[in-house]
Amino acid sequence: MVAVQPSNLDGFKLVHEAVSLNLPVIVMSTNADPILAKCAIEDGAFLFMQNPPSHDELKYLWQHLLRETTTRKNKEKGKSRVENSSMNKGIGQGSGIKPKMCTEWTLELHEKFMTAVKILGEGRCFPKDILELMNVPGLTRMQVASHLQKCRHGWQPSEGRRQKAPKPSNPNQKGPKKYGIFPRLARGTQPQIHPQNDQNVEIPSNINMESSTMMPDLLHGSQNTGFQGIWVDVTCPNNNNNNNMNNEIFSNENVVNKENSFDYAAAGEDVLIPNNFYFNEFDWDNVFWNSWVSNFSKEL
DNA sequence: CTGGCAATAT
DNA sequence: CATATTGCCA
Repeated sequence: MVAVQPSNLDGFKLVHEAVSLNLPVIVMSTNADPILAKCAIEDGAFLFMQNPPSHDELKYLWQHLLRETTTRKNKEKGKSRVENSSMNKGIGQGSGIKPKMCTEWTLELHEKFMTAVKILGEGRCFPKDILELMNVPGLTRMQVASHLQKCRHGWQPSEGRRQKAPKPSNPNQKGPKKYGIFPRLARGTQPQIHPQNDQNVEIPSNINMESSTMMPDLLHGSQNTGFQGIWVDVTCPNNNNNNNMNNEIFSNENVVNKENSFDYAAAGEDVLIPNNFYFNEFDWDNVFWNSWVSNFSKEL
């Protein structure tokens, strides 16, 4: 139930929110303005009523809600799965049919997901952070977590990743977990440097600070990822075609392999080097850094 | 409050 | 079937 002030239409923001969450919304206002009522209904509200409602109105309201819920459920059942193009907006009209709140993990969406996961790195790709990096309006943490869980089933454990915990000999004891723990690092760990390639980590001094025209989407899309790192635009003079430079950016997990590496460290592409990443076996001599390098942070 | 996972629900 | 939710634990 949302009380809307005619003088201040902020209440409608809440209405939108609630409607998009597939909630039956009742809009109330002190004056029974028909125009306001029309707006409310058109916005997907279930009912508009004057505030305060009478005792009887309140008393029987549940009947309408029950009816509404049941009809909705029936409609959903009868309908073949509503396909959500990319996100479900939940804009039911009229009778209040809303598509089922079910995200379709399109290739596109999954790509975003994977990009975020790769950036965060194995072992520190928390649903909340993934969600922020993905920057998909309407997507929830739970959905990301669910998808993450699903994906992890398919992710082959690298060598030594999962320990096979033996079942507790005594069922009454807690014992170790049945399953291994997905590698995770504590939040806020300091940027780490590749132990073997310390000297290689320095950013070359011949950096052209001109601004790039190819700001990555991740930077475009979200201004408050809280992500700290360096964006660079990399070109490799010895490499005209767009294949990678035989160099990989790795996370600082001790498990370092191709699967965990970034594959878009290609010529001319923007690359994010988070502070907690390091280069491994990067051939700096053959890399020419141009465009810009910019530290950025939450405030940017 | 958040995350991981299995089990279960939708 | 693909996702979402729940329950339990950390």
